[in-house]
Amino acid sequence: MSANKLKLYNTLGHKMETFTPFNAGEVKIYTCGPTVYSQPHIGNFAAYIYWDLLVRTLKAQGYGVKRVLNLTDVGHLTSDADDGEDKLEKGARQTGKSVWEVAEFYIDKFLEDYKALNLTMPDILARATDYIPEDIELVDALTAKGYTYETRDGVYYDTAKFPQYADFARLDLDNLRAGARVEFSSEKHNPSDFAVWKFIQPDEKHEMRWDYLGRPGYPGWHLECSTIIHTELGETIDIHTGGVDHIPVHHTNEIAQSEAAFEKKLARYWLHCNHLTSEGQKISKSLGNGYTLADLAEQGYSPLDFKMWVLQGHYQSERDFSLENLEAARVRRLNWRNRIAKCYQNPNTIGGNTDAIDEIIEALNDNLNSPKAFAVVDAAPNDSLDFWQQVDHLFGLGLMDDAPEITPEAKQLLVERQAARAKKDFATSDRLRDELLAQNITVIDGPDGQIWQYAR
RNA sequence: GGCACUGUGGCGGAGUGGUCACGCAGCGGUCUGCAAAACCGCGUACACCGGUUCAAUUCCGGUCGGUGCCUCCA
Repeated sequence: MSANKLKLYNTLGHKMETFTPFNAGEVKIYTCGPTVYSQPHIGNFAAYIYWDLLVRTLKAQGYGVKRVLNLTDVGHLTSDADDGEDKLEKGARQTGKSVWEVAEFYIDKFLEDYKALNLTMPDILARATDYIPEDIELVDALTAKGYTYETRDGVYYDTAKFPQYADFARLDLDNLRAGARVEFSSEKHNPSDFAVWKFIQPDEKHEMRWDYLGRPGYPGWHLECSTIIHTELGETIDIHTGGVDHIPVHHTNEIAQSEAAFEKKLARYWLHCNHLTSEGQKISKSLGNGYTLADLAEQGYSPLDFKMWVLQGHYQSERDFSLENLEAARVRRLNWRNRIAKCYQNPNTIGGNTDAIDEIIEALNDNLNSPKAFAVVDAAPNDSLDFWQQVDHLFGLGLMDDAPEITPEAKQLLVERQAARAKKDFATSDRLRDELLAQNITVIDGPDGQIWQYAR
């Protein structure tokens, strides 16, 4: 295997680096997961598709992977101001369910889509609410080291006490202060300070609550990731992934919390994927303009068609989603499946086509260049089932999901059609062709007789 | 205002200092009883203006445009 050849763009340092795991044999990965208060849209899943590719690429080189994905089932505020409504609480109010039920419902929804996309399951799915005692320990540790201060509404992290705070995102803290949107109401010492623990005010409705410092409250917005990483993966993980939006605030704060408390580097490689726009517009939960996988299904596209579209682009580039582009991806994937269908019909296609596989892995090793890898697949000579099995293993596109071949009934129809054509009984052969089409099979007549292909 | 990213043929989308991406769509042809298929062939893309160079889409500078983040979001 081609170990130590993988190159990744590391946000930490803003440059391409050759990847080496801290402990050979086990790559520790943490992925920031969804807040489970609404139906996730295609933009959310694009990220998990890219990180799935990362995991598959690592495994293809023989690395063991230990991966944690968190599920944020503690509501975050809708805004930074004191009057923001908790998102989970809002979801509960709108549906008449408890916040716990809302979280449960959307976790199921998320996992359903996650599986439909053929995404590798993480080793640990960590629910934020399962780590409250550890959250409290972390806040205590920060307080003991003098990193926090208390205000009327919570315990805050004093970012001025962590001199490297601005480094990761190359923040310009002075201009952050001078910017247009710094209407911070609170008793915060610095605009960039953030809550590690929030107090619930007596008149405040908040179902999820835990006692700390003698009052009801709940963990701050960034705490869970630091806590879960430390609990499940230990100090200094190999790869931390997330969307670009996380760089300036969430990941910056995670680093500040973890590195201050544990005095160890949090993660060695930070990977960030870019965002999707949808038909020219930013997708945002607030704007509610994202397609869901169910929306795409209504238009006749499978989740894997969407995955195909995502992997046709590079994780770091901005992509604009449209149904027109999705159609191109759908057809490309159909063509791949039909190359497999041909393999089923030609017993001579055996062997692994190892040169092409090596080239594909080489492309993936180049910072997960899946578009380039796809071009190799398109151009690969000597199709074989072995080859396609390996391709499918690398991308998880469900290429081999169709029935291994076709049903005996369909085969029988093909035989009958062959016979009808031999007798020049074209009325019968055309009728049989229509019957096969109803079973998603297109029949094509060539010089060597007929072959079948998937119609869709 | 600050930070980061970005501008490639009809639509997407890689890549490179000097012959090829690739996919979808389109056009022509072959084959065919017919056919949505298959096969063969076809496009003188690299925002603009300078500079470096024998040579720039690729390097440097500037101009113009687009996007994201700075407020929960992948």
